Amino acid sequence: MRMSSLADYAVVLMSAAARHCGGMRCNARVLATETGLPLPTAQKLVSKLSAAGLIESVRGAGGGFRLSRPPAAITLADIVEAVDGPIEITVCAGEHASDCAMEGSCHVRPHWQIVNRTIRSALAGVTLASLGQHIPDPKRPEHALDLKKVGERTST
Amino acid sequence: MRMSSLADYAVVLMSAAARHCGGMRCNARVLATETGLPLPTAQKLVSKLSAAGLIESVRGAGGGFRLSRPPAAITLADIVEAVDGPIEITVCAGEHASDCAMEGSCHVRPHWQIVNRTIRSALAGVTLASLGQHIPDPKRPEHALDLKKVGERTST
DNA sequence: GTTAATCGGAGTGAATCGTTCCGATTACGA
DNA sequence: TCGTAATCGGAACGATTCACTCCGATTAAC
Repeated sequence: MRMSSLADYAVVLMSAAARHCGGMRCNARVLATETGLPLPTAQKLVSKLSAAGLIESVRGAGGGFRLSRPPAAITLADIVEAVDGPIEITVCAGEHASDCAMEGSCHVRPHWQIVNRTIRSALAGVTLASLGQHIPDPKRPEHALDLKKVGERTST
Repeated sequence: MRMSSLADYAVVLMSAAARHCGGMRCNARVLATETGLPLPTAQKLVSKLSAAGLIESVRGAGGGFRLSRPPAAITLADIVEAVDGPIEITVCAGEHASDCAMEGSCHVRPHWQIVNRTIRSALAGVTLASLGQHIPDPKRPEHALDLKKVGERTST
């Protein structure tokens, strides 16, 4: 029950892209430095995100990319699906018919579809814009104030 | 964004156990035949489910196992966690501190925790008892109204 | 005490994932 | 107009995890 690391990195990368180079153009090298990701990994992510239409890339010297939509219109579901493909926790959870032998008589499959839809909604409910807003760690209420200040400082 | 196949099999297995041998004792061989799973796989699942305390196994001739709790008290979250371990879509999504380099300044992590909690709730909302109830395929539009009601019911 | 059937853990093979490298494309400068 | 440099894009490699299978330990029944 874990999403791929690439998808996780992609979210961090897109978050940095939205923060660091909001409207202006930036490249994979800058974001790799910004996020601490290896440059080849950042390049691979940029490729996938570009193929999915989340960013628009410009090749050549002085090239780079920029978000194809405002941060408020890009959700975690978009990013995860761009990197990992459709969100399906099981092969039966997808909308299309599976090749399972017990196709018609399966009691579990409809429930998987509901769960799958709930998960996708949870991911679709978080936008890149909302990633900028700081959320206090519910596990440590006493540190919420300090974390807020740290969050503001590191975001610059 | 996919759960392990073992966890999927485990849900089918537990569903069959709840249906086929509700209160009485049954063994891995019967459930393997019932569900179509290979016997070694069913045995492995039984081991894990037993270790997690979801079923109580009795060894020796004439042995077998039975559910340690009523079907209404066993959720998909219990089964998935028994097989796959804690539900964490990212290494940062867990409650404990991660070894991530950008620990304190990460803007994404709190959101992952919220998403993670939502996913776990979705899995915890479906019990083995509710798996017995039939749910129409949401692919058929004429059943859409039924789906909504079912979704509300399973969320409790 | 013996037998037989079951659970439990260790070992092997395969598939996927993550990483890295190299080529294709394009804009800038001479 | 040509050469150079910097970037994206796809392909190949290695590592890790997963799924599967086999064999031994345990225990009740005869």
